[in-house]
Amino acid sequence: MALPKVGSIGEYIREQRQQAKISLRQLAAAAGVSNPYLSQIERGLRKPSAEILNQIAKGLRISSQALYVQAGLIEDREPPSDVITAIRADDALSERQRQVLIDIYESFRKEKHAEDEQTSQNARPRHDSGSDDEPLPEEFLAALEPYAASSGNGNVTQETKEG
Amino acid sequence: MALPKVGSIGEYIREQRQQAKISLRQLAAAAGVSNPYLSQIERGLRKPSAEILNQIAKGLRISSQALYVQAGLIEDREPPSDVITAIRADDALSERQRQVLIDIYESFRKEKHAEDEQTSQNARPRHDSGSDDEPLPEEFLAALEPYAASSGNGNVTQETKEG
DNA sequence: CCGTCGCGTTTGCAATTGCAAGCAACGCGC
DNA sequence: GCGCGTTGCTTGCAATTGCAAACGCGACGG
Repeated sequence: MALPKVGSIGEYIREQRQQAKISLRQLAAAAGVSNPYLSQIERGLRKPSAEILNQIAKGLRISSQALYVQAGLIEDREPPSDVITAIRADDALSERQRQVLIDIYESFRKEKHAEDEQTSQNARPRHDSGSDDEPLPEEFLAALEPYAASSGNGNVTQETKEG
Repeated sequence: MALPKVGSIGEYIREQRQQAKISLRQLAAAAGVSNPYLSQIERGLRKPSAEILNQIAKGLRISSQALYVQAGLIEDREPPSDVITAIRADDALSERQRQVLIDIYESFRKEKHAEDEQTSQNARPRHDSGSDDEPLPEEFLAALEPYAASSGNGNVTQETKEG
């Protein structure tokens, strides 16, 4: 029992922290926890309590729910997908862009729903790319072309090395 | 520190348990925790960890989120004002899909920013339903319905769904 | 009346969380 | 080379979680 299976949560936190480009101590301070403890949490040596988890989420400026999901603590099918709401509320987007994003999002959901019924939860936060602000690959833009005009169904999956 | 304000969470659990007409021990067994501990939790003498909280939620057959909200661990009105945050929080997407969506979103923002750099109206409309007339097809509106309603209401809807 | 069952509660105790203090390693200026 | 600040990690230690065992209470049956 000394080794909790909360590895993924720690990895996720570290990932988010590094993505935010803040040091361990900075996040620890922002979250109101001690630096060593955060270190241990990130490496899966400690199983943070709900309170700590919440603080970290706040410090990371990410959704608490995302963290709980990662921790496997919220698993119910209650879809927290306010993605659409967020998209609609974002006035940094044009109408067209909004529709496209929503359309893509919908298609993704269908895709995933249809595709995977077995891989319920793949803990693979292996950030192979995106750690930094990498410029958007053109493949994505290319994939967007069909969407920019019509809101059909269509597949945006860029060719990746997925099996 | 010694006296957490978790009174509400305990009360809430007890409420739900009694509403479900099950004994403390039954819920304890269903949740996989000990009876005395559950007793202490219900009376606010103990501050259950996220795991325990989750187990109890499962045992009660209620939403884990409702419990976290009661525990003050999730802000009920967690504003998904950020599209990226919402995407990250969406469990219905795969990691890859998330990354793609985020990238697309980023590209959109850059696009728009480049296009009308001067007409940058940085307003923060609270997404007031009504004024915003979006010519979205009904299919989108239909898809939006369940989400459009979920907007900051500090009320914990205790779903009285029969088991 | 007495034993038994279930209810929620209280009492010690092992295991764990979470932290203050201190450590080695890296980079920077002199 | 030597200080200085930063990064992350390791080490003891107090406080807390979470539990097994045991308690008082009320109800049912012999």
